[in-house]
Amino acid sequence: MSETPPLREALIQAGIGLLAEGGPATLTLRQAALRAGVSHAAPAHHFNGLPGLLTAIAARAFDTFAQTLQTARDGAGDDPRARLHGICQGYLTFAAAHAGLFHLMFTAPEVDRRDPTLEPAAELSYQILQQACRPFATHADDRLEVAVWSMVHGYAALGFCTPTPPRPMAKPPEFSDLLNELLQT
Amino acid sequence: MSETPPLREALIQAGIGLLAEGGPATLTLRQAALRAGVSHAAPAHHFNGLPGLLTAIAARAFDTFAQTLQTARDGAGDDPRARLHGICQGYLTFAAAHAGLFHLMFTAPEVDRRDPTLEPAAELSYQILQQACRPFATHADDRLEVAVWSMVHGYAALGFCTPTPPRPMAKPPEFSDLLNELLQT
DNA sequence: CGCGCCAACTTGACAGTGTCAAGCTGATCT
DNA sequence: AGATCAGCTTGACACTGTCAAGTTGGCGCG
Repeated sequence: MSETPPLREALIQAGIGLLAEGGPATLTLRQAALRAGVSHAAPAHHFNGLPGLLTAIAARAFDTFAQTLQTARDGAGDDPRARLHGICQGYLTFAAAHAGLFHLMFTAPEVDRRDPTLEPAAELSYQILQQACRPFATHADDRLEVAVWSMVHGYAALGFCTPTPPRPMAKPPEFSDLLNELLQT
Repeated sequence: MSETPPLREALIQAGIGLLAEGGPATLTLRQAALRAGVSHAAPAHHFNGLPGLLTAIAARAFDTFAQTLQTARDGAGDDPRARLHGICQGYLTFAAAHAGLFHLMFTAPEVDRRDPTLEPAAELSYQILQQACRPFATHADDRLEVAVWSMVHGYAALGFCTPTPPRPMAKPPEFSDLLNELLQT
């Protein structure tokens, strides 16, 4: 099929580096181009403007996200409950370790989240969680998956999994306790 | 005490209007100043740059957010379960109706979320949810509040409460079912 | 009363940003 | 050998936030 141009890959990597080192404010087209050693207008030939670069980075982030969930699940043994806990822990670890990418994937307004390149990895991530939830479902619909997904995402988004938790909360409860509350026993 | 200058208020209202009408990209210092009828550098005398304006808008948003939760709770009757459901529904309604403000309050990276002006209303919002959760707590710690908070916030952040839900999900489950799952009837 | 003061605001400038139009260049194909 | 064209550069433009200096109007004080 199509071979990805090297500059496109270099720009994505430069963007990821900028995001990790300097935060979202330093992730600009011109900075990425500078870091990749090309002129300031070169990125326009590989991405549809800044939103295009951000979307491409988000797609890449979803790839490693799905991979993280998968290895977290496989490293948790065979017990269904342990596997689900492992996946959630992977979710939270990823969110804490790659806050910039996490924000890009789910909440950055510049990212076009219905871009078809996002879909495969995002869909895979969802299916991993979905399958791990299936043994615990007590209803025919998908309410349990959505409950777990919402809870783990909210826990991450609200910052409970970062070293600096929000609000005047001395020590936030472990997510595993929250999950057990939902799985009832 | 201190009387808030009229221009400061006008700039906040202009910013809220810009955010609602044109999204986060159109919310700039210069546009807010233009809408308020002052020169482009006037906002600097009332806010600490653009982050200062965004933080002030977030503080205002937390005010109306706390008020929304309160009225949603009081309009749900006396049953503790109905009150908690009402609060969560208020949470989701606010997130869907004021997506821009919601994003500013919780996830916009430019907002200084440890600003002391944020604290009162944010703290009040949390206490409203905390008190409503108390009748259902089965443990001494605050795990249930955090579980509910995480779940409702994640449900909102993932977009399940908007008319256009994420992912290829035909019809997302109602949040009330998710909450009942957590409260185990 | 006059005078200074000072907060609020304006004007002007600067660096940085995304984006577009035009031009260059080197490899590929006929 | 010559045309083609994707990939990149150069240059320009409008827009952004931010700073420095100047203006103004009202207030208190000698």
